[in-house]
Amino acid sequence: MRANLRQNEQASRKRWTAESLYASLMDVRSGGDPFVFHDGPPYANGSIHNGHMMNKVLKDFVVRIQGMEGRSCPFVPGWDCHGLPIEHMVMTELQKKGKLQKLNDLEPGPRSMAIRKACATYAQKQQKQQAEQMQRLLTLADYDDPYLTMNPGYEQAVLEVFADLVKKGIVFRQLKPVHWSIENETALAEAELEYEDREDPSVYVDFPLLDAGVVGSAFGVECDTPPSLLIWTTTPWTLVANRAIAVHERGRYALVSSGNGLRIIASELVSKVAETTGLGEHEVLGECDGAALLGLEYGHPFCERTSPVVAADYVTFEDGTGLVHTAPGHGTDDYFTGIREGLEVACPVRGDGTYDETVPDWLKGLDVWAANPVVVEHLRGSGHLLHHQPYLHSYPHDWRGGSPVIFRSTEQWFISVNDPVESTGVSLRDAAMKATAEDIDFIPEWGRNRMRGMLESRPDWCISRQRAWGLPIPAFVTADGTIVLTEASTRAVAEAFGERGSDAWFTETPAQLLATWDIDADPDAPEGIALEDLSTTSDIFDVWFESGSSWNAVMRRRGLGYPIDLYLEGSDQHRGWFQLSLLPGLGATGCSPFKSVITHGFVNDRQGRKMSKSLGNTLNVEDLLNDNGADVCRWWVSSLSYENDVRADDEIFKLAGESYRKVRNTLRFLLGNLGDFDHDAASPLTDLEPASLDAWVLAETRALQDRVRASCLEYDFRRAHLALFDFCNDTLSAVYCVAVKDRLYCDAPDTPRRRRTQAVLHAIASTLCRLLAPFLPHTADESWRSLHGGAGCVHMERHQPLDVTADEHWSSVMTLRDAVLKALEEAKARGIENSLDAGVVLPDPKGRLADFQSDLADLFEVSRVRIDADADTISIEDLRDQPACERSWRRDETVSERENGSMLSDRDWAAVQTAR
RNA sequence: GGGCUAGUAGCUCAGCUGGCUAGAGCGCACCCCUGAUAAGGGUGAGGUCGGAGGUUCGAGUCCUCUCUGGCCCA
Repeated sequence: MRANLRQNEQASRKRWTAESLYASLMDVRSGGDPFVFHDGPPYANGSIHNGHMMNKVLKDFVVRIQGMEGRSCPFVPGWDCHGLPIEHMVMTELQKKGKLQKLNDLEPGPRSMAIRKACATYAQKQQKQQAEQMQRLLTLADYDDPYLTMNPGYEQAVLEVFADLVKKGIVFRQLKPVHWSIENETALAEAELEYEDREDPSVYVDFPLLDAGVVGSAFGVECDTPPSLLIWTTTPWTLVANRAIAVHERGRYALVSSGNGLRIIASELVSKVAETTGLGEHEVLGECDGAALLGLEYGHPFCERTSPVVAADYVTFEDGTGLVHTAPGHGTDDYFTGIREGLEVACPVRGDGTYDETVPDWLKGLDVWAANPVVVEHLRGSGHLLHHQPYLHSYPHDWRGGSPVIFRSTEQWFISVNDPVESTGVSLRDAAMKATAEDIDFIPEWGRNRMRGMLESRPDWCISRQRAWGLPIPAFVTADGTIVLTEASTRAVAEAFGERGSDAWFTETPAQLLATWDIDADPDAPEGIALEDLSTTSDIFDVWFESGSSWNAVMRRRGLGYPIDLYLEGSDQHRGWFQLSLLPGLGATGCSPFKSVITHGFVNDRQGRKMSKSLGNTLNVEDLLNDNGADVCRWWVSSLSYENDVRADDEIFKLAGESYRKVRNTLRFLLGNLGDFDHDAASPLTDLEPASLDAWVLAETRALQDRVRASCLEYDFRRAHLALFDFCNDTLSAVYCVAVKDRLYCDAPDTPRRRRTQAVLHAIASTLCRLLAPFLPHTADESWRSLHGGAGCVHMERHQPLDVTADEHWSSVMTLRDAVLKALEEAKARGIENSLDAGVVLPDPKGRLADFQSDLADLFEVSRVRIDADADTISIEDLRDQPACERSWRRDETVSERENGSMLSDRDWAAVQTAR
């Protein structure tokens, strides 16, 4: 049976669109108890992949389940539109088309605008494509009015959150090293780097310690002169910014004596260093742990200052000397060490790559690359250079110009996680630790621990980026370099952006941008500044700050509710969207933006390995949809233990398809036997005999209903899936449908027994459609419409609890059925291969079977059942010598030759006559 | 290297606080049906619970180590 989902699903989609299903549903549920659900924005780039599919389908389950429960659950789909990947993609395109030079010739303002325009167009196109793909998955959401982080209203709301944080006193500026292109005088992101081989001077440099006595006692030896710390570096130009030397606390260090002095080297590197540097005859005088060196003071070889020995766990003993030159202004590791140790983040290098005024005279104004040999010669002259040789290594270069980049610290914007938030006196970190401990539910529970681990150790949040494609940080600068950014000025810019979009930052004057700012009334404004003196600065926000403000930009702005009941994303978002929504939410509103988070794992290949192009194990969502149909893909998602990583390949989707077809086929049986049934004219199912098969199956349906609804509300979709499948596969297909076939096909059409069973089939089918609707929106709706004369829509329905009582002894009857089937199987050895050739004799010591008698032959699919109070085992009678009804194939006692010459049972003879 | 997480029949998964011969569905094998038919039904065979130690009267279930994946960092 082919469902032909590919075409039929599109027909369903068209119908739903024509009926404005989303809007109609929201309308009809508007009075319901709200379930506040919020979509995390995928990045608007590229086709959706399996992870998106799983995520979007899981979310759709929630939306539809809540709707079916009568709750109001608006769902606004969103997209993350700003950021480097898009800008990078656009720039690469421009480069390919040869338009880059023309772009670079523009002034900064028009240049940014040109890039932004191209990025916006690109993002829009990507968003449209992804939205179409998501709709092919039959997801129900407000696709007519999605949220895009690049929309003016959204941008305004992000700045409002930022203004709140400024107000709370946790936004600050600080130096931080970034990859810096001297050629283009701009910061570069990792994606904008190209690694190429480069030759640099490799130098071994002595940093003389100050106090011989302290050093000696660390090594347990007598020292006359203070030894030196020997470091190795390939960037001599950074030595002027040295503020510490790092050692590994648990590493062993040796005090080495040689012809040209006394120095400290990591024990296991002594011989290697001696060989490389030509140290010659040397002797290890003593050893100690790195921990013993901590806090020792040394003097800089050519600057007037002393610095400490500090610990760092990134110190290795593979290269160098085991003692690491640390310049917090010129390296990320160095920076964090510096922050931790309270060192100065010194950066004496200007944007053009030359030294500023803070360096010794002989370096001032020198280009850092030109400085390398000068520094080497200076060290040689002062006797601090142990060794010098060229060194070839892989080094980052500007992807556009191809010139080598440097690490250079620049002023960046941060959100503090340690400083107390003004209104509460509690730091963001402490507030987040409290919220994750007490206020937020995690599914699965280990997410709590994982997120708390990250919060505990995270540094301040650097929110500034030096790019064009993003939301500008609304900071202004005066002629003398004073930065102007207050709560009120931020709100003024927010208002401008809300009206004119953030492009205004590049096209308008500060006076226009700040039109609604009353400087005089702003107590935070710096003294004596005037709007005319201001110019804009050029940093943009980290895109995470934008998406991390969506609770405000979407949910509060649209009046959809806050805090939000549920966030549902991949487990990578513990560090991403969850955490970076929590921090601004806590800072701005004092409470967590979400009450619970559900995470799902990643989609890996059959072997559990990450999907990658190079391994050739990727799956394309469009192909999956074309080959299997959306309902099958959704059925697969519903079958997953999504809290862990899941595995997928074509074969697994084929299996999901087979399971789906079983369900579909069962529905088809139900519908196919209702062709001559008029539901509206039928009498209601009120007084079913509890011992009847019909009562049994309805009670099973009722149990299914309870189980599926409960599982769905616990987000245990897999359990619901299994219950639904088992019900279709076992309860209906293997038991009930087989048992009632005879009456459906052979009873006269209008007999009460047949009509009652049809009424039951109808009740089952409509219940099943509603239960399946969240998972199989197309199949369920198609069936629903078939049940209702081609009209209506299951997705507008709500669950209707079934009311039925079944005999309490049904479970033992079913156990008896298993035993009978076993006995029938054994009877095959005696030649009774077809169960209709058999009669069954049942022992009934407790006298309970009489009530069930009328349905037992159907239930076992045999010709006769006799209850024998005296029997002690089930026995199978061979009826092959008894006449068989040629209409129903049964060999019951009533079969005889009728007046028209046919062999028929009484029931069938009566039915044949009615038909005339 | 660190944090979190997973590894039970060919496949997808159950197995709660340790306790009868480790379960289910699919698939597979064999059989039945041919009025759900590119359908339906029945029976059955499959596992040293990733590996190695240990605790215990007893471990898939607890502890230690280890291997192979995954996510996030460094």
